[in-house]
Amino acid sequence: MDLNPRKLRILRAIVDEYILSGAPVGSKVLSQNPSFKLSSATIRNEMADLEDLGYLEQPHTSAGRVPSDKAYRLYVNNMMQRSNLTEDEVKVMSAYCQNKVKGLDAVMRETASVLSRITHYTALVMMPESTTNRLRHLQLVPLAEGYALVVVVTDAGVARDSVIRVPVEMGADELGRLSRLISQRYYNCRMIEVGDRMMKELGGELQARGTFLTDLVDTMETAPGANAHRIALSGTNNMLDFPAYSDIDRARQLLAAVEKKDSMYQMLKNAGPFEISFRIGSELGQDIFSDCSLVTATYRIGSMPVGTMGVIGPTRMPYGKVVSVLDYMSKSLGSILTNLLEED
Amino acid sequence: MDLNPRKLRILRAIVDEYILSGAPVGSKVLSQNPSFKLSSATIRNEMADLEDLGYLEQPHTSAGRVPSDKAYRLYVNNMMQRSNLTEDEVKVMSAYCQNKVKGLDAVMRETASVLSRITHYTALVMMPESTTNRLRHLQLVPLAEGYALVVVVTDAGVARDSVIRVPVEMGADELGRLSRLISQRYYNCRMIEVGDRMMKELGGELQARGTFLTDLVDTMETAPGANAHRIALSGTNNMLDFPAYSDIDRARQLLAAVEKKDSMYQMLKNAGPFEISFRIGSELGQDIFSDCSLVTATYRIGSMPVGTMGVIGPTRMPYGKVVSVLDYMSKSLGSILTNLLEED
DNA sequence: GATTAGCACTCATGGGAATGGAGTGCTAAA
DNA sequence: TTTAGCACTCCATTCCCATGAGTGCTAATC
Repeated sequence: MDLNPRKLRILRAIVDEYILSGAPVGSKVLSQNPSFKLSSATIRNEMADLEDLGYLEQPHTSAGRVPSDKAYRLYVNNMMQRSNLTEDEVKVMSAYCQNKVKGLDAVMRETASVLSRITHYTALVMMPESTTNRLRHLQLVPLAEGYALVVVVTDAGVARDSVIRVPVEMGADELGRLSRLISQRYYNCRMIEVGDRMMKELGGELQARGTFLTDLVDTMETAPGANAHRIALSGTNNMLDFPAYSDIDRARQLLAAVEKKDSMYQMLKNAGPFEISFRIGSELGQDIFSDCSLVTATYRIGSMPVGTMGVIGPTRMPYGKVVSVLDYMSKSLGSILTNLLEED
Repeated sequence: MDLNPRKLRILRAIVDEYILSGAPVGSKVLSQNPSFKLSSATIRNEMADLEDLGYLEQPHTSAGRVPSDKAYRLYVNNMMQRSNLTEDEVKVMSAYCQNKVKGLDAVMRETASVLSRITHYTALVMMPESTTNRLRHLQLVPLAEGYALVVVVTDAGVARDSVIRVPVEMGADELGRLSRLISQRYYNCRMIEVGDRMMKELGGELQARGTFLTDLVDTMETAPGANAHRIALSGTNNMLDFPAYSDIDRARQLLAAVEKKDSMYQMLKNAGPFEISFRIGSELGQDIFSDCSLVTATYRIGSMPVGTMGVIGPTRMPYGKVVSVLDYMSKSLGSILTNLLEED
């Protein structure tokens, strides 16, 4: 008893049907499908076999069958075909971010938003990161006396949002001078090296400035990391649409889990550098997500993979459609970022 | 038949009890309260009167009474007393944002987060805004060729995240020079005037730069506005805890409404410049919020009100507690911002 | 040997009917 | 003016039963 072609065809029909209807699939509806010239009894026998093999499950004795995670895995590996995008979808996706140039944050947020609106699921977009980040520009912006905003521009994006203390006697002019100095001297330097070099080469000059230099170096080193751990999240509410979560308690747990950005980041990260990757139900390794799948795509700056975006939905999501959307969006984001940051 | 003292006492007891239990309050539990030396029958009569006067409602004939919006309004105006904060609460609130200096965004997000964690409701914090914003510093940070990040620092905070196109021939040096020029010449200028003056005074010099100057001015003028329209939102999930929203459909609608930041911004804005303000149920003017109240507090930089923070919860929230928390947090945020940005 | 018709069986679902209980309004007595 | 008492209302819960979809198994058929 192995997976002969007929079993495969039946399994595929069950998955397709279940994704469409959401209700357990019985032998009768399949036998009515004209592409099968089999009676319901025959199909029942095959279904019983498929259940023994672990591809199908029965919610209860007198219900139809539901695909197992194993079945979905087989489906996405061997049976699924990408579906074509509708004109409307392409319109929405190609229109986004075209009108204005925006900051990195805004681009990420918009990407997530479009992704969730089109799929009707929850979208995650990881900030771009790169182990070979290089410095493009450093700017110290004076705030109140004794404080400055540190703006670090790397070839993978802008890392901001860090305020550090500066010696009171350093005015706007001095901060400007220092910004120019560092930007010029360390232009195109790898971010992981910049800190060490600055400590060595500028240590003397800035010795009198107390902890200022170390603070600055710390900020520069952690900034890209902090950036990396950030993800844009959109459409969490869509989780509530899954019939499986009509139970309010489960729904709340799920929402809470999704909003833990750290663990979501890990999930994206774990997907690996594949063009498209699937993690189905139990493969996600978290009980609360046992009815969910995560489909991810890698996006690139130039030809270098720098980040991952993904969609979380019910295991019975229309994978073909989701893959097409992710494929389109990851390329789209890639080209936006490449334009925004490309080496001159 | 008017609101004699006894009616007031009964009404207050009903509101307190209902806020505590969430279940309609019957005459019997009140008569068992030793502070009333009245039989349940007497209380029933008074309750019937209070219902005629519009202060109480009955879900159905044989249920207890529930306070109406009118009753809550009377309660917060005349009967409520602030409750003391627990040691734990004070510890959490005083610890937040103490350890590190952070950017404005981070401070706002943390404030919202603390607020929602302590109240267990949904917290909204408006970015600081001021009609008398003054320029502190402008910095153009070179990105890829032809693009620059505009960083505007005002006395009310940092407005960032805007990228503009710049003429390709303007290099990092030229951008730095221009930044210094503008920062010096327009230091402490009102933001609403800066644009006009720049157009007049720099128009000649930058005539050859195409739309660069207008783009820059646009960005500077809209930046504080865009900033103003931004709010930090936290704890939206807490909405799902309200028993009133155990219906998944309503819950979804509510979540969707809360995440429309524009309309949330308007709601905060409408609260006016009062120290503490309440908007109860129907007073919010949106059907979906008919079971919710919004309590807001104004926060200040120095002595000038610059923003509003608020908490959305069920109309039966413990107003006394919420007011105490908002009061504490608004002062706390005010002093953080004042320190961060105070005039030297 | 593979397929199918037929049948008994299981079990989730949904619609009453019965029950219990909380709370009310009203009346008459204190 | 207050209260005890009582009839009444209506929600919530439980139980029961009919329904129907779908199954597994067996025996007949191709």
